[in-house]
Amino acid sequence: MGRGRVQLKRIENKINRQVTFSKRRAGLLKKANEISVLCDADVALIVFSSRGKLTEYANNSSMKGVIQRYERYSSFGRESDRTSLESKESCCLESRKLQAMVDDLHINIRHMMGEDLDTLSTKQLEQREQQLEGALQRIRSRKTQVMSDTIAALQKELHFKDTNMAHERTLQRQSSPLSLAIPFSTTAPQFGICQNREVGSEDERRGPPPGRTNTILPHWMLPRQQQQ
Amino acid sequence: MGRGRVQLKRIENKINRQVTFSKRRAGLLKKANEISVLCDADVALIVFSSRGKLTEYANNSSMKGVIQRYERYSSFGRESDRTSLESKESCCLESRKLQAMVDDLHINIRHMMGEDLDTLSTKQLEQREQQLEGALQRIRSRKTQVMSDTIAALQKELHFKDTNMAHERTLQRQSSPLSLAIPFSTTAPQFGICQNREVGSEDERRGPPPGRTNTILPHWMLPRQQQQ
DNA sequence: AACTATTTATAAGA
DNA sequence: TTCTTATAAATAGTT
Repeated sequence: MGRGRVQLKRIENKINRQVTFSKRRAGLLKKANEISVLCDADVALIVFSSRGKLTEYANNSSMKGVIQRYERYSSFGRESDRTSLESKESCCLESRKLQAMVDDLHINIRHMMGEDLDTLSTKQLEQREQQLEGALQRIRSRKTQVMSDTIAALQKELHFKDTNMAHERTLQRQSSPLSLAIPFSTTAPQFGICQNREVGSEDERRGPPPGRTNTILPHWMLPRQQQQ
Repeated sequence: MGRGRVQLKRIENKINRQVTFSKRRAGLLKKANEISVLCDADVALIVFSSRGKLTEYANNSSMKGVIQRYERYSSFGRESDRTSLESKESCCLESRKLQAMVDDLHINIRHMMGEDLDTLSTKQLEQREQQLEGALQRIRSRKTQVMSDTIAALQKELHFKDTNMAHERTLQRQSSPLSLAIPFSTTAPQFGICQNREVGSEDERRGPPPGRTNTILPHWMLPRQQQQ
């Protein structure tokens, strides 16, 4: 990006190299910051110049935090013990990674719940605030949607029943002894438990609410304790 | 670089965010490599996607090496103990449990973020709403607290400095040749978060703190699923 | 995953 | 260094 193509090899001219380094370092930092903001990524960047000067970048989480997270995830020890990585061992590593993940998730959830806020900076608090505002907005919007659907479904069912009863009455009046009313099995959509289920047969769109996606956090999600 | 300018803020559309992340990550890695080759720099880059997937880059010296060098330079106390190795037998079972746990946490966080709401009932939505309202309240309260504290601390420091300077002036006026200014150690509470820091002594003070930081989203909104 | 219209980054020059 | 400018690269939006 500049006047002339650049070959991917060390710049021999020392001055040039230094200048290019400064410029590119600035660009690199900018881009690191951009990806972290735009894509919600956690980024840490360490640059030592050829003269040994250190520049670092880390978004929200401090450099220390990212490095620790990195160390837990990458399950170092690859160099130290290359003693027959059996299935058991890799499971162990897997476990550690997962445990790290679970820990991070716990922390995240607690922060999102507005708890354990002691360690957060003003900026981080602000970010959480905005995050929650967005979430709240989406949830309210969805709630309105679901309730509207429910209302529509109820009205439809009501109307159906009316028609049906009228029909029944007509049949009875016409001396037909066996009343073959259409059996109405559909229970009215239960407000609060199940969402809109269409009465008619045609468009059944969603399955029943999964019992697994529980309403509020399961007991084990909140506290530090693990269930065995 | 693309059709239309891009604002430095979290990309709300998750598909877009994911795509942009992939593209930019590639770009960032490329640039990290380029600067290390062209300018003979030592670079380490750690990127966690919002889903928690780790990508790393380190030139010749391994990541471990760069991190160690970094730690020597910045000298932050390292107490990372890699102890507590569990017994290997139960690890596989443990892994599966943990994976389930992680999955549940993912779902919960996504719900809490106001995403993937399709399967939730009105009641569940209502509960989430209340949950978020509470969280928001606590976070706002804490934010106010932190900001108040910061203000108080700053005022205190300012006052101290004033006193100190006044004292100095008095001493000087009194012809006392040695001015024993009180060394000031009180650091004001850090408002922002870790940003670029330069440790070396030479040139280059460039690298303005990126104006915005990222909106920390729970890192891993989706279980499974990786993009290449 | 490819394709472009554009925006950015930056190599050179001043 | 810093600014300017011509050009190479990166990439946002689209297909």
